[in-house]
Amino acid sequence: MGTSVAERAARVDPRVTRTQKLIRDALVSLLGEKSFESISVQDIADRATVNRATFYAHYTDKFALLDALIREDVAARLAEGDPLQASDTRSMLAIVGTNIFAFVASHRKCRVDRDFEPQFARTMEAQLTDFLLPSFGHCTAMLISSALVGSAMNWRHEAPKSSPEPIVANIVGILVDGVDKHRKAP
Amino acid sequence: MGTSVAERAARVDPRVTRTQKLIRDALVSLLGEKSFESISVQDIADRATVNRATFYAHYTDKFALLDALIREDVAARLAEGDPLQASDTRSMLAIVGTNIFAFVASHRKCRVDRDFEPQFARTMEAQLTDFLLPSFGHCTAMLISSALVGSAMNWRHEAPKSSPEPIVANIVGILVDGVDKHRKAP
DNA sequence: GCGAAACTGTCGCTTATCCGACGAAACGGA
DNA sequence: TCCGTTTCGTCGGATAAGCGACAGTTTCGC
Repeated sequence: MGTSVAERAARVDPRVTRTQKLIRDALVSLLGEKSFESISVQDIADRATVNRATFYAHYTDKFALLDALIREDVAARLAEGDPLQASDTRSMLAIVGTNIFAFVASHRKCRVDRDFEPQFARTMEAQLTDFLLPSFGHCTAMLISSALVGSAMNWRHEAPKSSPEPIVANIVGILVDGVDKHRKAP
Repeated sequence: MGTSVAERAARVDPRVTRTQKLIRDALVSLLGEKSFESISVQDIADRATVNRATFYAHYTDKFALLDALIREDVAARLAEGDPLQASDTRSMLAIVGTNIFAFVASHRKCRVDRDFEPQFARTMEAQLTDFLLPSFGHCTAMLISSALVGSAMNWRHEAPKSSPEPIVANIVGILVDGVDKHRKAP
């Protein structure tokens, strides 16, 4: 029996898979050397051994590429430790928070950059919100995402060498118990 | 001004370069896991993320691929240390011999194999002979190649963990001084 | 300011790769 | 031996990638 129409449509040309991987790896490689701002599409195409026109066949510009890159990487990282299977909310958020901080830490080498950092944070936050939607309402998921990503980005700038555990534990505590329990004594 | 006919002919399509590298890397990778004999063209194509038909567009069969692979690798290795610039024959052959033994050592992980070993030795010897042709007559170059490759392959099987230096020095001594000086006392 | 150089998107045409299929050959177990 | 399976080498048609060129924009040294 031959392949069905659905199967034929679902399967992607291996050339496409390979080219996209080459382009993504190229950007990752370049981000280890230069700031995102200073990287041109030509740079990426050269590093990927791919024609510049081919780049545009896959991504509208370098920002779209960065977006896809971060989105996939953070999604993969979020799945680690099976946080959605955690017994209670506190341990689930602890795992998620640890993953976010670990993800941020793994991009420490990326130059601070006018374009990079905002997109990095925004995309990470959006992905985290999506990830939390099965467990929380939309508003709650956004709040949690903002809190975690915000503190992670702050940690990246302020004290990236300090241990993330106490910060994560603190944030999770506030989120779970409510701000009232964490209010300063009068 | 546009590119000349010669330039146009000389420059190869980047896809060709990339595909050939993928295929070669795939074989190297597979040789670290299986014997050459047990590796099919399909295996190589899969590992290289390349279609099987594409493989045949570049190499007539897996033996031709292995041949090209060894030829290039050994040629690169032979150039190390600039042996052709050495002041005297003895030091030149010492460098060449060391390179050959190092090359053999770097392929220790390759499984012993009915097909692999003979081709490995033959191709290595042919390349070495070519390499020596500017410095020696054809017959002499072949003799040196046979001696070095033969002892290297023997070393590979007998005592691959022992140091190659004394063996190389010994072979070179015999080649340079002549067998007479190395004849056993009556 | 000004001109050179680099970058950006986009286009039509060429070419290498992908795919499915084919018969032939090699191999191995019943 | 015979038959099922795998591999081989090759083919024609479909498609993604390469190429050079183009006008428009930004960048940067003078």
